[in-house]
Amino acid sequence: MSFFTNQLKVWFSQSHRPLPWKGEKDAYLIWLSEIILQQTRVEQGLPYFERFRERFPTVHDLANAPEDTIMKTWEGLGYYSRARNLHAAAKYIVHTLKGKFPSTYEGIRALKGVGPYTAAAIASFAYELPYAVVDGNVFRVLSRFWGIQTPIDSTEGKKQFANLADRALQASSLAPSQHNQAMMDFGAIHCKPKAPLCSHCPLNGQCAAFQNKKVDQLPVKSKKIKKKNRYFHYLVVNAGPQVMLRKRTEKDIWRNLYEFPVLEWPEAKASEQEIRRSAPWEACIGDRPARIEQISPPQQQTLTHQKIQAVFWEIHLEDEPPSISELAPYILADRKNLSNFAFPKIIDWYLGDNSLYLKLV
DNA sequence: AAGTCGGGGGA
DNA sequence: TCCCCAGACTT
Repeated sequence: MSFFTNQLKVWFSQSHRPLPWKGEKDAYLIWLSEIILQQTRVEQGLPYFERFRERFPTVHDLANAPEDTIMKTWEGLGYYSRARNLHAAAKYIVHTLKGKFPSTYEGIRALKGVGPYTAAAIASFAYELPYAVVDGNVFRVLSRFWGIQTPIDSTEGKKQFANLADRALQASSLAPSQHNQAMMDFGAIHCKPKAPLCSHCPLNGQCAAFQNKKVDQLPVKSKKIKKKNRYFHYLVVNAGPQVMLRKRTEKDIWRNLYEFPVLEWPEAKASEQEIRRSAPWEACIGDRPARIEQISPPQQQTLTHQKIQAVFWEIHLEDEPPSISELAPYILADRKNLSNFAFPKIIDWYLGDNSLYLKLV
């Protein structure tokens, strides 16, 4: 264990990557960065971190903001439950904890959206508490160096790697924050998933995977994911300067984001008749005279567990639109205000590609 | 224990 | 295409 920690320390002293939250001691900002970086590459999350820090400098700013504003700031980053949980936790900190960020592992772990990894990261970075982080990088480094083939996504594996990570932290002469940073930086920069830099690795002398030529086989993951196909037919209902929208409130993808009235259909192909007879058409248009035109081709978006194909139908009402009250849960939004709504990527693609922001009827 | 939740980047 | 990314929550 001491060979591992000592070599890691040497490597870290000359190779760590500079990031804006390194050395940060404001627990709020550390928490913010860790939530943003869950399952997200540093390069992808960085601009979001800067944006959030600017718009919400303190936990009070975040707690007091409308959720739609937070969702809009999060737009495009994915895994939107992180944003919802971030808001809920901010309100909890302000209203229940009187604005004081929790300073124990258990207290931090109790925040919505904070699991074992994030709690350990905040506890060590903000308070130098001795909790070892175990993220994707750490799984990889540990499984390779010790040649552990237990699947990292199994209950047994999580326990085993957590124990190993704790022992490494105990053995390290670095402070908890520095040791944790070193483990993750080493995994990200040197012990990479593909094409790791084994030939000049300071750990290769005792790395089980390297000695046995099994670097490319570790770590082991057991679960496989199946993707479902889904077909969305979006009704882009234009009523003068306004367009119809809805908020996705159901328990499904993109919860609390906005989209056009949608018909989910068994296939990407649908006739104009089928669109005109659909439930969203009935709710948004009814018997009113309307022109309809399909935008081609269908747009694709791949999520973790499903592949979405979206067809956009542009619809123009000849007369007055339905009143707001009979339209609920749909809403009418001015086109010039569309930039205030948070949309899934596929809707954003349509808005950008078709310049709906700029179209003036 | 298994399923669900985004989006982007690299090979 | 497939895999992975400073994972967590729900069922």
